[in-house]
Amino acid sequence: MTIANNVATAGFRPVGPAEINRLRAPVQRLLSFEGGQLIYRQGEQASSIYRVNEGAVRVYRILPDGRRYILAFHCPGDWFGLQANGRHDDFAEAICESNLARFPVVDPAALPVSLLSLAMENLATARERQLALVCQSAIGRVAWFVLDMAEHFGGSDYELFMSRRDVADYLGLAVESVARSFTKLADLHIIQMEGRSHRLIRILSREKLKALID
Amino acid sequence: MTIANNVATAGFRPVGPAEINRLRAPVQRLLSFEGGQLIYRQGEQASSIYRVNEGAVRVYRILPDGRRYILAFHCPGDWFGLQANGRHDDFAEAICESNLARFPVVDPAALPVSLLSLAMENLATARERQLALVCQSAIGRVAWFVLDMAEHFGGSDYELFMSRRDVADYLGLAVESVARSFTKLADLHIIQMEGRSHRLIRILSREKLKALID
DNA sequence: CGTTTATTTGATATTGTTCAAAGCGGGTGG
DNA sequence: CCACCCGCTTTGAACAATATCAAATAAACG
Repeated sequence: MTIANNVATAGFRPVGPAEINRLRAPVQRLLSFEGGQLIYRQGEQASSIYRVNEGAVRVYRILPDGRRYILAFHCPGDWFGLQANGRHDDFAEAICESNLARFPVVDPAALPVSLLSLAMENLATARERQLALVCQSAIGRVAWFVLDMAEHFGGSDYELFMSRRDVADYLGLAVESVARSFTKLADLHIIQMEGRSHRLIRILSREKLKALID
Repeated sequence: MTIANNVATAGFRPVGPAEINRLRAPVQRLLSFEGGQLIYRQGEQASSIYRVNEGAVRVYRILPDGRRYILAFHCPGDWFGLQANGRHDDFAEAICESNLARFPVVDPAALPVSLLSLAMENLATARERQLALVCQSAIGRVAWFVLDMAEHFGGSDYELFMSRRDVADYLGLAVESVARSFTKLADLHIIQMEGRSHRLIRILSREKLKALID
């Protein structure tokens, strides 16, 4: 049994019959956003967490010099918006038309997820990313990104919902370096690119991709 | 009230009088380590969390190509070792002679810290670091590091307990680049370096340091 | 006093950024 | 239906930054 499971079961108090109705009550609120629309902004009160039902979301910060840094992309099924200090320290924005469910966290026991396992998953992915970004060359980062997105979509054949600029701001590279790396991967017959803005990706060799991510 | 506090109070079940004794029982175990000694290794069962009482700890991974990447340094008061999946995916090692307290997590309610706030703190620091590392030049990273350590020690005048190589593996730079950046900071009269291996750091201008971190 | 280890410095090669401009598609309006 | 425009991506060339390799310096230790 994992630590997260322990807490999820042992940490929450037993539910009395009187509470059942409250727990069944619709605590979540369904929301729709257009592409580019802001979901929350830095400094706002953070009293809810969100689950992506449809679409995609980017979470980012704006650095003092104006550069944007993308902390995470979120696809259907993902949760985001959990904040330690009661205030968001980042922005969240719909990338394309998206449907979300918002859950207030005033009563964590009523949430359909364990906040602890959520925080720990986030931590684990943040660390994976650190490794990928800090220790890798440009082409290594892009290779990591292509594989990471493949895991997200569960296939070797998918459409990127974000622009090259988004990818660049996510990987800490210049747009041109991202484009060059994609082109190189294609030249090496490791991936194929097609369609609108070359956003249809087909992985030809997972092994070669992994080999690039020492 | 922050989200973390909500959960810490609302998430854990009320403590009956019968449980008081068990909660007071010495669940922690005191441990001593010499400098360089391994605390746990990747793949080991992760059934405890640790608090640093004295000394310092580095948590790291070994990449397939043999490089080492340091995920975090921990000083007295810090907690580490919390793992999502029940197995450590990293190594922990005492940097110098260190005393730790180990707490089994089988019963999270008996721990003196909330696992959730722990996980969320870790997440927040991991993100800060991502920003610092991905978006910064070499000297910016070192400036960030110098400030970060100052916060840890609560002063402008402290001794680094780790080698330049440790710093390099932490910041994702070559040792030489780290040394050059330190030298540059000293040449610019932003810091002073003294003593054994130039590990005594005195910050002369916090403002100039911050200015280097865009 | 030699030996070892950590840090620093120098010269060179590699890598990524920057600036500029060229393709490429998709829409739009005539 | 076609010409044009616009956003995004890609390519090229010059430049800047960092890694790498090699060696010098310095401090610590027996």
